Amino acid sequence: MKEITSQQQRVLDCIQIYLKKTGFPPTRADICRELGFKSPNSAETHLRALEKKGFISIESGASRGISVNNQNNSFGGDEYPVIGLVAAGSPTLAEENIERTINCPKSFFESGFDYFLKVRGLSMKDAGIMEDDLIAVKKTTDVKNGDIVIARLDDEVTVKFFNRKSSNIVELEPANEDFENIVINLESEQLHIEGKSVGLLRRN
Amino acid sequence: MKEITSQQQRVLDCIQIYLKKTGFPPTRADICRELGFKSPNSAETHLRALEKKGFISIESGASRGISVNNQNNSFGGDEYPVIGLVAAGSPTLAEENIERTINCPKSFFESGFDYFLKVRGLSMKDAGIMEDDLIAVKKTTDVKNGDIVIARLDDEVTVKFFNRKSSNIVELEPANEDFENIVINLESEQLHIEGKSVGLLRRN
DNA sequence: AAAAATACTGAATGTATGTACAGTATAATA
DNA sequence: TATTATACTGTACATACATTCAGTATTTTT
Repeated sequence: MKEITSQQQRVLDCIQIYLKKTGFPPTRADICRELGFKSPNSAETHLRALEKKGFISIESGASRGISVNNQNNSFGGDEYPVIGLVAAGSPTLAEENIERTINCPKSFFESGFDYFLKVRGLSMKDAGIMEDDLIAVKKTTDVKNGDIVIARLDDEVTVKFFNRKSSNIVELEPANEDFENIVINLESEQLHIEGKSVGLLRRN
Repeated sequence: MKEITSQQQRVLDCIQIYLKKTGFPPTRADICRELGFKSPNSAETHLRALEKKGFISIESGASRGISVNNQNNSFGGDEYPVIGLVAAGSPTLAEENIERTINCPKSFFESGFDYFLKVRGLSMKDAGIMEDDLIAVKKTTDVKNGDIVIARLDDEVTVKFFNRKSSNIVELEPANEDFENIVINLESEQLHIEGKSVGLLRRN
């Protein structure tokens, strides 16, 4: 890929901004309007130069037939951290807890989400959540009974069903008969809701 | 957002696949070519319906002026079909079996995969596979004992553990004590392995 | 010093494309 | 039962657009 000139960079930026704004590429006239050129041929020659240098491809004859040659498609998709073992006392999203990141579209899980949590143990197995599964977590404290929540109790992070019994009593319920409910009295114990599960990802 | 019809869904999918492939939206004629319509007005009316229902926006007068209204501009990934109910006797990937598509990166599941299969029933619940989960399926006949396979028996598609007992006997084992093993004698019965599970996606 | 690339204006042209109009037919809705 | 939405074919046409040709001027490369 050869060197790009500053004017060609302007044209390339213009194309990408236009694409993001409208969802389709600009015409020669559009580029002229955006960049103040007075002849469509100004855009044309820049496009041909960009094509020659490999930055874009042009479908001959097709209107708006410009596509940007972005091999590293960091557009749209985002990098989401995978949280593994959470060190006691450290904030969940602290860097040392991030095992790696996964690139996936923003709204891959319907309500949007913030990170993946790697599941340890089988306390939620009857809800189809197995060891090493990745739970898509949306950071929120707005949880309803029956939601699968990511909760923090004494620096211990746990995944359970949420069940508010009364204004002061919350039960965290596993989905595995070998485990017992955790009953929390909010007056005497700290319960911090990190978020709730909005999806699950498993890779064999 | 109102209900979408199956034909309108086909058109919407066509637009997104075209976008992914070329980088710009299709013309009416392109859509006709892809879907077998013979009049550009067929595409036009579908586009207007999709616009009315809010799935797309159309820039009046602009060629290829279609933009898809899903908030996530998930460029870079691929569109993977979601296979729901498989009609008896029809090939799994036949168009009428495609419920919709999901955009996700190619290498989202490590060994690559070909489509998502929507799970019916709870026969694999102890393996953490619940109803309506989406199994990432890689088309292959190269399966080992213990693999979770997608198998076809008498036009019925099923997901089970694979276990070859001998050269002629294969057992398909559920992960749910309420279900029983399926024993197949390859000499007298047809067993077609569609592929194997390489991952799982669940959306709450 | 000549050639090639860059950076434009301006006009012209063929065609790619959106879009309206005229039909036909079936299913869903009021 | 009338009406609207869906699902098409087919023709036609104005215009949106790509693209070529003709210039001018500056900078970079050979």
